[in-house]
Order: sequence, then C-alpha cells, then structure tokens
Amino acid sequence: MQDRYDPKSIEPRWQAHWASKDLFRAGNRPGAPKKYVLAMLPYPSGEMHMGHARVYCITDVLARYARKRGFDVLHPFGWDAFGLPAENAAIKEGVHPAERTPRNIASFKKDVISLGISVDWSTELSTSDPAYYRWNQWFFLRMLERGLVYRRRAKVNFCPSCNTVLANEQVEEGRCWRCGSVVVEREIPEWAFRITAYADRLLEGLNRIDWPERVVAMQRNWIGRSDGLEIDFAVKGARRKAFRVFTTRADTIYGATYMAVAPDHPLVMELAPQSKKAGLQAFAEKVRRATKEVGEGAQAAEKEGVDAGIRAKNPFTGKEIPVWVANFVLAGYGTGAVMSVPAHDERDYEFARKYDLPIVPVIRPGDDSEPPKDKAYTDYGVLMDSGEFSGMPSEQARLAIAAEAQRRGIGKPAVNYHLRDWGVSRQRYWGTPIPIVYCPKDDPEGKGIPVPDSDLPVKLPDIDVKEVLTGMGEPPLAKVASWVNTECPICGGPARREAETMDTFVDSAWYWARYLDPHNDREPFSRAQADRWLPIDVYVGGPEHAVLHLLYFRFWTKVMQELGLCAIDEPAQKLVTQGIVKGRDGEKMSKSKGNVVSPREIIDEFGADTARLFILFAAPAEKDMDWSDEQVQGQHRFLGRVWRLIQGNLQTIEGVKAGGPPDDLRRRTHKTILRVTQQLERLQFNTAISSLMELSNAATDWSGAPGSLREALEVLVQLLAPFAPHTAEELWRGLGHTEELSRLQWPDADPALVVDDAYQIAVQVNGKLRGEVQVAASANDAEIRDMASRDPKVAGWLQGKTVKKVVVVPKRLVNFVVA
RNA sequence: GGAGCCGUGGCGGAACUGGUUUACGCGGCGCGCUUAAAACGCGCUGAGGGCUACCCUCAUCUGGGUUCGAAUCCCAGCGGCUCCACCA
Repeated sequence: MQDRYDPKSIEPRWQAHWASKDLFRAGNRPGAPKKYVLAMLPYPSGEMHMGHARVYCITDVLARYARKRGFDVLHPFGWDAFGLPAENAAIKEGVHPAERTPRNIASFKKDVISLGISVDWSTELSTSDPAYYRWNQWFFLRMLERGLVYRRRAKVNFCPSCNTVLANEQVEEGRCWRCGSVVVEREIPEWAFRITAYADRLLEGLNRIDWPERVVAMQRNWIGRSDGLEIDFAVKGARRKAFRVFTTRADTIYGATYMAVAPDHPLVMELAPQSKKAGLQAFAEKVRRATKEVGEGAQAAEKEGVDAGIRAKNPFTGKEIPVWVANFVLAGYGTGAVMSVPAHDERDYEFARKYDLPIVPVIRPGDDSEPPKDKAYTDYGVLMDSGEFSGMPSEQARLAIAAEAQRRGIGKPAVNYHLRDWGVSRQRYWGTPIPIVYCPKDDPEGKGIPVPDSDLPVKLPDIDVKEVLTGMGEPPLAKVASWVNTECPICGGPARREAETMDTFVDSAWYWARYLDPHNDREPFSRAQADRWLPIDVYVGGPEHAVLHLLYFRFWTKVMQELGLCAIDEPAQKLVTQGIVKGRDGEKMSKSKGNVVSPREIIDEFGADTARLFILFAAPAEKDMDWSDEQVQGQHRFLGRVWRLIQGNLQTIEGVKAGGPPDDLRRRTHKTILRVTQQLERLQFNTAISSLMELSNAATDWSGAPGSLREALEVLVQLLAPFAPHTAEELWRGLGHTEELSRLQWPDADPALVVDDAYQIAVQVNGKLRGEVQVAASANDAEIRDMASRDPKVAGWLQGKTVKKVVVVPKRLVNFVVA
C-alpha cells in the first residue's frame, strides 16, 4: 500500500478492473429481487457538467448500495442524441449532426467513466440510431390506429423573415431567436398526441407514486381540471343562435350583466351588425399582434374590449345583456366565451369599471358581514336577488342552477382542462421522421397515409449539410427530393413523404423501457423484460422537466400498457429531483457568467472520489448547492485522513482478527452501520458521509484493543464503498483482502452492539435543562426519577418546590414540573 | 394573481415520530512539526454575563397560540426561491 493517497494512480486502474470483470451487468442475479435505478437521459454535449455529475453520483451510490444488499440492479445509460443544438451547430459550422454527435458521446462517456459511475454499458443506446427511432415510428402508427395521434390545424409561431416555423422555445419575447423579427401566428397543419384524453388518469396516477410534492403540484396545476357548467346565452334577434359559455361559478349567474367573447370567436362576425364589422376586425388584428409581441411570461396586457353590437339574453334573469369582444378571453380555453359577473370576479370587475357596465351583486358573505364596495367579492357565500335560489349557499346553488339549466335543455355539466394536446411536428432535420406519406390519388384531402410497418424504419437521408440545413425555407427534409418523393403504399404511384420530424420529447418518453431490451428488432422491448424490471424504482433528474418530460413519459406509459407492452401504467415509483449546482459566486452556473466549474477539473486535481464526496456532502440531494473550493479540499482531506489512518495502523492490526469483546469503538462501529444504512435508505447522503467521518474520528482516537480497531477500519472502508468506490477498493486491498470490495455484501450491525447498557439522559425542571445523569438501560421510571432528583444541581432547583408532575421519556430525558 | 418550497452560528448544513439546538464539514484563532512555508497533527470557536476547574441568562426570521416540553404542530406577519400565469 502506498504511503501517500494518490487518486490519479488508483482510479483509472479500478475503472478498468471493474469493466474487465463486467461487475455492473444487470440480470446476472436471476433469482434476486430487482432494483431499477435511473438517471435522466442526457443530451450529449461535449462535456459533462456539474448538474449531470450530481445526478450520476446519486444514482451510482444507490446502485452500488443496492448491489451490496443483494439486488439485481439495472443502472443503464444512453444518449438523447436528436435535437436542436446539434442541428443549429450544423447550420452555423456545416458539420453534419451525425458526425458531431458520436464525437460528443465519446467524450461525455469518458467523463462518466472517469467519475467511477457503475453503469451497465451493455444497455447503451442512442436515440438518433435508426434501431431506436424506428420504434418511435412504430408507436406513432399504433397510436394513429387508436386515434391517439391526429392531424390538426393549430396556431404556430412563424418568422416571416426566415420564412420558417419556430418552436415555442425559439421565440424570445415574441421575436425570432435568430433574426429578431417579430414572430407572427400562423395556422398550419400539424400532428398531435391526444394526451388530453388521459387527463383524469394522469391526475389519478399522481396519488399512487412517491414523487416530490412540488412536482405533483405542478402536474396537477398543469393538467388544471376545473368542473363547471356549459350553458347557452341565446342571441337576440337570431333564432337558434346562442353563445355557449363555460363557468365554474354557476351560483353567480344572476349577476351576469354582460358577456365577453374571444376576438376570433366564429359567431362574432356572423352576428355583428354590418356597421361594427370593420372595427371588430381591426380589434381582432390588434389583439393578435399584441399577444405575440408581448410574448410568453410577460405581464397581462391592459384589458380592452369592443361592444360587438350583439345582444344576448341572460337565461336566468331573462334580461338583455351586451356582448363584448375582449382581449382577455382565450379562444383556446373553454368555449371561447364567458358570462361576466363583475360583482364577483376581479377581472370582470376591472373591465366593467373601465367600460361602465352594470355591476349587480348576487352573493353576500355567509357570516352576514358587508361585502366590499370597491372590489369584487369572489368568495363563496349566500345567494341574494337570485330568484328561487336566493338564500342558498354557493356550493349548493352551483349544482342546483346547473341542474335547472340541464332540465331546461340549455346547459350541461362540463369539465375543462388546462392541459392541451401535445403537438409533435417539428420543421427540423435532426429528429425522427414521421412515418406518413401523402398521395394525391388515395388521399386527396391530405390526411396522411401510414407507412406500413414492414417499411420501417423510415431513415433520415444522408444530406449535403450546406444545402439542406440552411435554417430557412421549408422543413429541411422537403428539400431532399430523392427522399421526399416516394411511392404510395396503396397505389404505388408518386407520393410525398411527411417532411417534418417528431418532437424529441418522444424519444425520451420511453427510452427507459428500451434499456431493458436495447437490441430487440422485433418489438420495442419484450414483455418478459418489462415484467422483470418495471417500474423504475428510483428516477433522478432535474425538476425543470416537471411538466414536460415527466408528464409525457407518464402518458406514454399508459399507452404502452394499453398496447399490452407492460403491466404498469406509472413509469417511476420514486422520483428524486436534484437541486442545481451554483457557481463559486453563488449564481447558477452559466457560460455567459463565466462561473462554470467542470467535474473534469476536479477529477484532474483531486480525483473522482473527492468530487463524489463533495457533491453528495455539500447539501441534501433535493436542495440547491453552492460550489465551494474549500469544501472540495475538505473532502480530499477526509480521504487523505482515512488513508493515513489505515496506513498508519497496518502494523497494529497485522494478523489481528476483527472484533473481540464489546467496547466503545465496537459499539460505535455497529451503530454507524445501522445509521449509514438508514441514511442510504432515506437518500440522506450528506449525513451518511458525516457518520463516516465520525467513525473515522473515533478510530483515530482509539487506543484500546486492536481487534476493535481492525473492525472499525474494515467497516469504515465497506461503508465508504458506495460513495468513494476507488479509494475504498484500494484500502480494502491494503487491509489484506483479495476479493473486490464491489462484490462484497453490505455489513450487518450486530444487534447486541447497537444497544447501550447505560444512557446519558437530560434532566429538566419546568422544561429547562438543569443537569444530566447516567442511568442504566435497565432502570425503570421510578429509578430514573429518583437518580435525577438526587443530582446535586437538579436538587438545588427542586429545593422548596412542590413537584406536580414528572415526565420520563425513555433513554432521553426526565422533566420535573414544579410550582 | 395562483400553486409549491424555504428561513437554525461567520458559511454549507445536523437535529429520528414534539424531548439535551448547532452533529459533520468549511472558515477563524492558538499551539506543535519545520531554518521557513506548504502539507499534516492537536486544542478552542453561538451571543452576553458572572463569584471563570464552575455556573447563569438569552438565542432556530418576527409576534401570538397549543404543550410538562416547540427549530419541529397551529394562527398572523416579514423575507427569500421555484413554477404557472388574463384558465372564466
């Protein structure tokens, strides 16, 4: 064993050793219970960054620990290889994505290995591989058969200067990210997944999984179910014409004094008087431009509207009310029309004040207090001036009014969701081709003809990058004549391929299932493998995917279950969302701020084990952590201390058997086993490492039996193994063992050594700490009370007082309540 | 505006289910080793005070409450972070 702790000489050697023995292969313990530990699929940029390192440290500790607990562990890896960055780089630099991506993967993979992550590389997959994405196409066709994917006309972002459609992410404050032109809305056809059909199942499933509360809350909000009533407001002077509105507050309907409808509501132009039409058109145009120019995330615009000149009838009061066109009514939500109740809705109130529309209160607070005069009263209460419903509480009135509407045939209960269908068409090259063909003869309406399964995969054509990836014009694939022109699968005549590709979130929706069976060329994965390994036991990744990937992959799983591919309908039992790693300045790491620290630097300077310990020790897994060079050195010092501790005691423990009669160190050792085990089960890595430090400190101070010391050192190394595997392997060898530590079972705590025969317990008088006494574990309450009261310090506080009550908490404290 | 999370030393953070607040690490101070420095080792380190080998008072954002006992539970407020945002 070397004198000095030198990770550079240790780490690559053990990495090579593990690989040569294939120690991390899943499936080599067929009878054992399984554990599927997964880190979110990375996009292969050229270098691993700290956020990645953090995820892999977490999954690796879990994977290494689970193997030691006898589980058959699946800890796979792969690459989210399709996507915008590679294509944009290609547009800029002319390098084909298919050329750059493998280079990036190789470099990233090197980093993962040098961090000592125990991956089963036989699972490795890349989503840009036709052997993978053919199954995206296969899923697309199955979903098409079931009506789960459909073609629709939807509003998309369009840059008039680049003449191309942009993804939402490519619109920055309403402008094109590349040329800065104002983005306009355009309606073009696209393919969409019917995720909304699963809204309720997606909500329900959230109750069955162990996910962070905030992610669950975000998904609930995102799905955004609201229960209400759809009801018709008849139009005056136009028989059988009515505006249908959606409301969650049917109880306020007697206070509906006007209606507000979306500017592009189809009935507006149909029903508006001729004199108003030009003005309405102009207003609609203005709103359309404003919504785009303001962009996402900006403050809501000033509420504006125009009287459409249409009059409707409130179906409950029978009164005539005006119909306004308003910029705050969304065409895409509910029915695109609302009944406005200014007395009980803040938005309606603001609008009514601005345009001097009547405000009629119909709800009063249930506690008989006065409703506010200068703003809307939005809480539930008791109805007033509401005909037969007056006096009813809101909760009850909502239902009664809905029932009445239904009885009269003018309304029905309805549910609305915030969730929209998932538009998947992308005008991009570097993605999965959509397996659809358009034939003018067999498909004159352009609905799309599915490519037969036998023709899958529809492979991406090889291209001349400079010619095709210009970032302008039609979708890149449309320019590849030899590819886009094809035969109709029905008539064999000339046809065109769908030139758009799939959203890359399709790739990540099911990759975790492909890991089970990555080379299967007959099906996405076998049912037997699915039954063996699913669901994912622990899934680790960033919370930024809370309502993107983490929603899509739940949806996909439900579809896979319906297709009979797997038994489960929730992909991940437990989710861990790790916090971000901030730079030295406490700001989020970013290239533009120049505060990025690369794991590479740390590995080069201090070794992978130091990097791992630092990342896991600095903060609990779910919390953000600050980068600290001093703390990194602290972990390096700790490993150095352990090294010297063992190195310096080799002679003392030479030939000595671990164990011996119980003593303080042995008890400490076995309690540490118990503690670290619990902490690992609860994913408390930071405190687990503290416990190791405590054991190391105790062993350093030890001057008793060498057998106890040997045991302490061996256990310390065994417990260190999941966290700092290279150092632990080397030390294990140093202690005279020949088998790999990675194969060794987790140590068991001796139950006899984790219980103390005496405890130090706190003595309180009226809840204040006044002393401490040592009591035998066997002592009963009366004995404890007795000893405590005889303690001289405590006795002083009890002097002359009457003890009214004594609380004894076993092993912890005794509290005298005196007066 | 809505939803969620959080507030403990100089700093990162411990504290199991309400039971001795500040484990562990960092930083700081002192000492040792050294010609010297680095590295390493040892000791001290919440604040204030006293009769200073000992003891007291006060401290978990602020203010209330429940309790024998609150960092932990409840109410109100202040501050910070994240996500969604005209959702009818």
